Amino acid sequence: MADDGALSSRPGAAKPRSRIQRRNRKKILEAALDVFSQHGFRGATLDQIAGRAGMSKPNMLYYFDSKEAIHVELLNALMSEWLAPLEALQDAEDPVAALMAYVRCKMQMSRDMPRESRLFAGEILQGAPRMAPHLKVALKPLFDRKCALIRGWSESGRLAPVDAEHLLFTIWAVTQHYADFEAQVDVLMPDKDAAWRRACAHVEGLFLRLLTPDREAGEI
Amino acid sequence: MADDGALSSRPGAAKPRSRIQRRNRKKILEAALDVFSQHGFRGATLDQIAGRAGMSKPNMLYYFDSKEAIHVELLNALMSEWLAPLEALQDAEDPVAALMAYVRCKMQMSRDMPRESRLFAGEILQGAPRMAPHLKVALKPLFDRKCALIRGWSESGRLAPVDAEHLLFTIWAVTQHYADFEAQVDVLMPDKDAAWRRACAHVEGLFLRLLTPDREAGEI
DNA sequence: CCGGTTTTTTACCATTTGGTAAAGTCACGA
DNA sequence: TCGTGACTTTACCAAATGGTAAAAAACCGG
Repeated sequence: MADDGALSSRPGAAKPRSRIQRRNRKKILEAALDVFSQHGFRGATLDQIAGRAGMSKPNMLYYFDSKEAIHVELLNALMSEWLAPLEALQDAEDPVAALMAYVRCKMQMSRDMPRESRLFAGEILQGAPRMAPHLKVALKPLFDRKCALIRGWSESGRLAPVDAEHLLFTIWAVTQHYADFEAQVDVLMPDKDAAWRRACAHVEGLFLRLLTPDREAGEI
Repeated sequence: MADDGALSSRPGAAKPRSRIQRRNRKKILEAALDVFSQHGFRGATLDQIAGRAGMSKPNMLYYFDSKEAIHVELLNALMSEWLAPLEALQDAEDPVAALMAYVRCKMQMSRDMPRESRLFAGEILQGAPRMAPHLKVALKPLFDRKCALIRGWSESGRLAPVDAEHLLFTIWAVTQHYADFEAQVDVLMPDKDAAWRRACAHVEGLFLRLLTPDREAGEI
């Protein structure tokens, strides 16, 4: 029902076909990511997006039914990409190393995909009006599964005792902060490169300290 | 120049006078906080705000010159309140306790003033277009002062060695996450009360572990 | 090179939205 | 009680914005 953007003729056709379709849809989504992530849904205008995509507004609406359709498509496409690292978290010899890899990955994403992070943050900030269902069906089960995994690690003693759910919240909060609050970080630490290096070191130390189980006296 | 909202007649008059002025301005700001925090600056409409404030749009514009004036007033009023706990951070016998008190205060604010947190977050998310100057002149000096204080604590050994700047970022990120991403937290942990209790415990443990200096072998 | 299909442009439109003008209405001190 | 200034309402408006209709242009297999 809400799968293909425009040209909603036959319900069987899943993905756009022609080369030019794919190219233009991609250009539009790229431009929309820029604009939506900076101004939010209502703050963005179709003219802005179309302009940045290098085409006219009606032409853009030939590829997507509406402003909302573009937004939804962006959000959905983003979700899988965004959750992939969490999906990849699985049982391992060294849970601390596994979680640290996840943290590092999230830090890298915060640096490489700040627009995606901000788009997501903006949507959640406003109460996730266009994403609450998606969160419930896509994120929640994954979240529960990974929390169970982490809980198991903690109980087996290979991971420090930690609240699994809130550990994930903390990882998200700390890592995405550098994308979402970039404007603030830039004001407070004007030397971006140095700030970033120190951020990585700090986050590394923070979670290492939090996750590494205490050695009982006499161990080693 | 940009001090009194409307009625900008004499430049000497600092604050509104009549009782009805104060009452109506407060009603407007309260309504605007609701609407701006939920929809962002551009997403909010004057009619929405006026409606929630129980008055007509033109009447509201009798008290504030423009939509932006309301937003700016809100943000400025918010800033001092928001930074007060950081301002209060000062040298103490036990730096860990001082910082833990700050963390607890921020957690409480996240619960009691989520709209303020989201208003602020939305502004920063969009690149702080209406607040960058304010950040530079009000937040930056305070931030630098408190970082120096924390650095001193670390160097004296009464606080674990920690990157002062990024410690503050981490505190902000973790605590405000519960206000700014409330919609997400609610989906993932539907039992709000239990989630909040565990959040407090988790944050407490997290920062206690991060801030408490290691005891050298043989100490105590 | 032709005919149909896809893509793009031009010209619009209805609604929303921030904001104003000016005519009331109210409150309160003389 | 009456006048004056503070407050409110009614009636607007120009610009912006999401979206549409239909003609024109570009594309492409045969």
